[in-house]
Amino acid sequence: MGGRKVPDVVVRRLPLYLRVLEELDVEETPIISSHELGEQSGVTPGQLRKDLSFFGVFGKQGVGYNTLYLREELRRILRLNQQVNVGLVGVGNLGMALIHYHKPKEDPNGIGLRLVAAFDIDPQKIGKRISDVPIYSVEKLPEVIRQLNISIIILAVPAEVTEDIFRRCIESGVRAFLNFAPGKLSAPGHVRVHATDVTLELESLAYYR
Amino acid sequence: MGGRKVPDVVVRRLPLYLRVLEELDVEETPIISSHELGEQSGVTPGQLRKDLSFFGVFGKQGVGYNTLYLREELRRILRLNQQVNVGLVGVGNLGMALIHYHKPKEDPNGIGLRLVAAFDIDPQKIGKRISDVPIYSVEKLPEVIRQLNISIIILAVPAEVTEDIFRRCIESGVRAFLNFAPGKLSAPGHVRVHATDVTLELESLAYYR
DNA sequence: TAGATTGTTAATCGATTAACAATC
DNA sequence: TAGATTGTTAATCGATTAACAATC
Repeated sequence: MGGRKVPDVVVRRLPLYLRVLEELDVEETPIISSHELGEQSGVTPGQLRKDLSFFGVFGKQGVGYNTLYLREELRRILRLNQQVNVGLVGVGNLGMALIHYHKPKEDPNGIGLRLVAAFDIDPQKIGKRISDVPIYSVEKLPEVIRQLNISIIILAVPAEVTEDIFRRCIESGVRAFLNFAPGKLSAPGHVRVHATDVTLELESLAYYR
Repeated sequence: MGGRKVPDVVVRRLPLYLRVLEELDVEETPIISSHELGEQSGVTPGQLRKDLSFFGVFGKQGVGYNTLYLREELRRILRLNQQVNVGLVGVGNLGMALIHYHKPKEDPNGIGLRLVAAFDIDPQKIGKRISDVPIYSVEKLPEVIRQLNISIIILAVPAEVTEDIFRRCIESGVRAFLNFAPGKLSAPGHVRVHATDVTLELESLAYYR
């Protein structure tokens, strides 16, 4: 377990399972079957079990999965059982939306994703705080990334400057990015980029409309 | 051609090819090979040719693809060779970002995606225009969808109301959606939903960081 | 014990890649 | 014609689904 490489499609489904488990009332549903958890996550029971099997054994035959236990195990697998510091570059409309969208985690232990810093070039914005998130100068990227131990960067800057900022973040040791600018970022092998490209989404939708 | 059903992965790559072709200078590159177009799109030459073969024959053996012709054919296949009217529900920060992001298409013929209407419940916003896009009351959704012939709706509203607005749009005949709210929308078979779920993206990134 | 449900293996399905005949 | 590159078929790869022995 943990040894073989896990397919990316599998990793991407784990947060889905975790979300369903987190929405569940543990008092009400202390145990859940692959049938029910699969149903609520939109996958087949078999696929759910197969996915989990990449990481170990979490259920009891004839019984099901302990809701609380599986939840914690998924957090551990996703490395969300610790504080994961996220930085946001670009405090335009999109950046603002992301800051407001981010609920500083209702979790009591302060565990999981945490937006700890935003970056912009606008002197009007630098030094301010929005929803408790401090805004730094983009110049301070390397410094702040290290000081605050930021491991994920969200890129919400204009397309023209994305590549440059991307490069600078990599140099500061960041290996995980969520990019909202159109176009592919060329990344070294150990760097992971998840992207959201609105134009591509809309254009493929046009086919189906 | 056109008969068999085309895999979704293929449809989703077409806008990528189209983008590369649109960025190309036709004077400079009147003809392009599958090798070069594939390279620039991030796919193998074989995959590019396979993808295109679902829709017909577009190249010349021993030569390559006519840049201008393939561009137009891809637009036709994606149904972007006509004005495609898009509506946006929710003019918060995200909605604003999307409005500003949308360049009303530098295309001379006014062809392709066009954001023609936004909707909100805030009386302060209703009746105004942002970047030329008029803001209507959400109450007017059915009416405006029909009048402006809107075929794609972007959902940028809070999670709690997304399902409801989604339903109302479907009732008004919309069959293609881009959803930014977290959570799965349950849609009838003929309705297509592409989704961007920031939390899921970040949580799966945590695994790779 | 009988019933239920997991974990896992084998079968199926679908997508990608390799290879090459067709042909410009 | 010789060289190049397409369109397409066959081989491979990977992911999903079906099925069932293990076992709670």
